[in-house]
Amino acid sequence: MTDAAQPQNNELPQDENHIIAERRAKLGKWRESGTAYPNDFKRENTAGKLLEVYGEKDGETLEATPVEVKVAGRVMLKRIMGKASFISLQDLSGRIQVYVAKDAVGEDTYTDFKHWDIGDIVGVTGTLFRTKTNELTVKASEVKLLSKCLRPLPEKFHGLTDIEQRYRQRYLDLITNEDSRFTFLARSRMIQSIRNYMVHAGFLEVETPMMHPIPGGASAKPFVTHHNALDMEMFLRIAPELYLKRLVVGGFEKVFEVNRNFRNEGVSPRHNPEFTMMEFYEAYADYRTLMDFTEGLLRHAARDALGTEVFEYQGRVLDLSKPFHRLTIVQAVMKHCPEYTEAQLTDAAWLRHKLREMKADPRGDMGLGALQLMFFEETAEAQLWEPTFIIDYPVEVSPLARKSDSDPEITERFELFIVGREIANGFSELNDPEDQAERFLAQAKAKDAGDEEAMFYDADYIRALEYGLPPTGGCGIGIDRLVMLLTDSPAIRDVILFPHMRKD
RNA sequence: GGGUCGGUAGCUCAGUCGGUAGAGCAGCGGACUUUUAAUCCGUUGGUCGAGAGUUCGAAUCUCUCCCGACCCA
Repeated sequence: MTDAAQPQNNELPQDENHIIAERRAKLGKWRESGTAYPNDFKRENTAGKLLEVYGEKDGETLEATPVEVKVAGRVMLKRIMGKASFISLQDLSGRIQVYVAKDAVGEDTYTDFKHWDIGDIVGVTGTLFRTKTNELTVKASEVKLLSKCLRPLPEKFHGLTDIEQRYRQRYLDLITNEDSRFTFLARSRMIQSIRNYMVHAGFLEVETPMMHPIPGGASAKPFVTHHNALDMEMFLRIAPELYLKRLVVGGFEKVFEVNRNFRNEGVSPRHNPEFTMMEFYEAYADYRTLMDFTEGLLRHAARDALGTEVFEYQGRVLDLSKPFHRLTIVQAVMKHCPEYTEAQLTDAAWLRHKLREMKADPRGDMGLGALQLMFFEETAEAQLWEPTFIIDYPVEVSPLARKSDSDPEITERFELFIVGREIANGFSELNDPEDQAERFLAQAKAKDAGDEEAMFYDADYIRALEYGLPPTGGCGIGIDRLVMLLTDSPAIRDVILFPHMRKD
């Protein structure tokens, strides 16, 4: 590591306290007595599986035909008594109680065991039985300390509630809070479900560059980095779109990619600088077929992650099983804000005036479509609780989408809103290279005029289109926001394992 | 960037009018062979986010800064 930009982080831990000192002393004794941190205990059972298989067996049955088990996990609770004790062991699958009696494990081991701490990782060999209160429990014949926990765990009853610490030390959150474990397990199941659905539908999973010489595929500020050997500026990708469409040009007719995008923006309950998108492209599809496909995909993901398509989000029912609504921008405003008339909503001057009243600050060069969209965002968007496709976006805000054959001012594009949030964005792709070149030029002009989020002119992408992109539909789905819905999480940080934080 | 709220023991939280810093859990010592947020007795532990100011005296009042949450842009 000779890089000058290497962060200096050689500080010794400064937060030792008497509890840690005590545990460190125990570790010292452990080292003296033999092999600390052994790796010869072979677990054969998990808590969840034992409870599943033997949860219904009564005490006599377990006694008549003893079940030998080997479990391992973290000590979460301990109830030490004179000559016999109980601990609760936690592994990924759940918790199981262990009964440790001096007579069974031997006096020396029992004396050591009494000084083990909550948080220690322990291996237990024994047989199953039922206690007086009928709890399935492992009666230990051997207990072995596998890994010492030097730092005290959060309080056993309340767990870790400090939201900042839960984000900064996610491992502690995961040890302590079952809700958090559920959220990330559900996230994993959901992504797996989406992959299965896509592969089953004949899509090919691909990986396109994360570092782009020209950032493209979305309107956003990129992170900039530098490639030393090539001595060139590079941008972390804001979207994979232009690369995926190059693959469709190349004959990969159905492709998808699940990966991170990076946008150089602030953090908020709904924004993290890096976030996960699933984008897919299908040759000979259009935005209408993609809407049908997306509906099916979301239902499938919900069923796999939660077991149901009907669930609650923040106290309100969300039903993905019903057909999703499809409305134009103007229709959506009129449906959710009936105080506005169609005459007003098709009057650019009226919209401009009203938006200024709302302190929305429309730019001078905005056309009717862009004004309508901005007005929609100010009024109706947040009210789209039920899944709703908003369709037919204006050309001026859709530089990569195909124009409608019936109205050259609009594109064949949709965005999907659920609980008032944008979840997906898709369109019939613009495959006319000359039209695309003009749109890029318009974007480049906007960039010159100061719009930092406007797109760059990507000459290689135009060249690719000149070889012929078949008529194609494409769509991007915000994975984090979808996980928020399925796990009833109010903030995107709750569904990202290690969200971005300032240095503390 | 602006506004509101918060940061006290390892964790969860109290802290009155400005007057020596508190509890529960965890830890340590003791009792206890069917407990389960075990119980009982005793006990250790604090840069009150950081710094400055006001004051005889600041966790408490004022200012600046740091970190976080929410709302707004």
